[in-house]
Amino acid sequence: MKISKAQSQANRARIVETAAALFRERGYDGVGVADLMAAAGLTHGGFYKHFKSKADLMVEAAECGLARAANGDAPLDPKAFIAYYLSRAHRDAPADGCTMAALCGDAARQPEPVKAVFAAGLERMVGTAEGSEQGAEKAEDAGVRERKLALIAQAVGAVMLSRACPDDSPLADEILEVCRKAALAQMETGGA
Amino acid sequence: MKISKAQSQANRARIVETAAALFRERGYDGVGVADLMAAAGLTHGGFYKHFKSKADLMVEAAECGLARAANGDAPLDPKAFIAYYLSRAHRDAPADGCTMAALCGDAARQPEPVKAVFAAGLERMVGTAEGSEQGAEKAEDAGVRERKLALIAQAVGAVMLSRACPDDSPLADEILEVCRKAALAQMETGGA
DNA sequence: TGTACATCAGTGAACGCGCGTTCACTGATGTAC
DNA sequence: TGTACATCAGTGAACGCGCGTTCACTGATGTAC
Repeated sequence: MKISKAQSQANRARIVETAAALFRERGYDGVGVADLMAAAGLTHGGFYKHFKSKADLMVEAAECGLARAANGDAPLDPKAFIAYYLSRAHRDAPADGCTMAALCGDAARQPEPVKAVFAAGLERMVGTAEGSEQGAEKAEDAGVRERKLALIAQAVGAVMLSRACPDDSPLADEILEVCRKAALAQMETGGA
Repeated sequence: MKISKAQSQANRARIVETAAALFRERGYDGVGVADLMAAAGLTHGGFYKHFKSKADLMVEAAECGLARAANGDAPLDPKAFIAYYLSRAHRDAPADGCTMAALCGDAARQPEPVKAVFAAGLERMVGTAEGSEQGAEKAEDAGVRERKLALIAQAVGAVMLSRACPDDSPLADEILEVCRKAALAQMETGGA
């Protein structure tokens, strides 16, 4: 049963999005092609009409996952972002959360194309004001960039450590709280 | 060919240590029982004379890996520890490095016993001066504990993000440098 | 606007492979006498 | 101290299973006339 071109494109997009969410939840090795296609409402055989291999899909899913910001979509202000990112809600729902925090451990052992996507995604997260290229603000921008990188490392580390603790562990919550406090305090003094 | 009791115990210990290093390098799913036993100089069949299952070994290997500090063994001073932890040498040799940074992404998807070992390992890393229980220093200790937790989150996050970048990525080195600088600067003001 | 046909997204059985695990067997160890 | 024997760590073939991938087939789509 052939499907309309539009339907096929929609299916492909759904496969990539479903994969991105499942990978965030269970890791690259934790999701099989059959699992994934079933979750997208299809059968496994059709997978190879859209992708050369699972490895290829992983690259596309990483792009898809890192394209959307770690929050839903809405560009929150920095403080609200921190409050969300270092929340229990975010920690407990990796499928809907930040791809960097969910998969950077796995990414380290993936082939170069996947790692390249992660590096590009991280660069986008830093979002160093590309608009202001006047040179006058360069020195200042460098400081902002450094602060943002350090903040991201801390936030990603905190979420990952918190997720590595048992479900009811007080330490898991403590890490988030401490880092949320530190990040907000640092933003007071350091500026956005 | 039966082996002496001492030899058998030595073999068991070697399996656990080899597993800890291989898991750090390739992740839990990246190391098979046969791989592991071969790396330890044995054949795969004997594995089950020592362990009930691979999952059981994972718990023991995590204990083994998190027992030794992230550095070799020597208790370096805090600054030297940061300099090592956030170095390219550490990033590029996960097998010899910190188990927390190498496997906390995997640990998040493992059964509770593994996660419990990671939480205990993290608690040990914080190493909040358990000796001083006089109550007078309690308030001060709380501040130290918070600073240490935040520092660990940042260091673990930095190493993981750096490892997720392609091999020659300037960003990978930048993350380490920025976080090393930030950590040392914070230690100046915050105290140990 | 209708008809005939090539296309190709999706299906589901089948493939080879590597995994975790089991098992009958071996033979030096360590014990009982 | 010697001899006889049970133990059990280690071996390597074999197991079932799930994985990524392939393939012959289907039938609505979209095109050519």
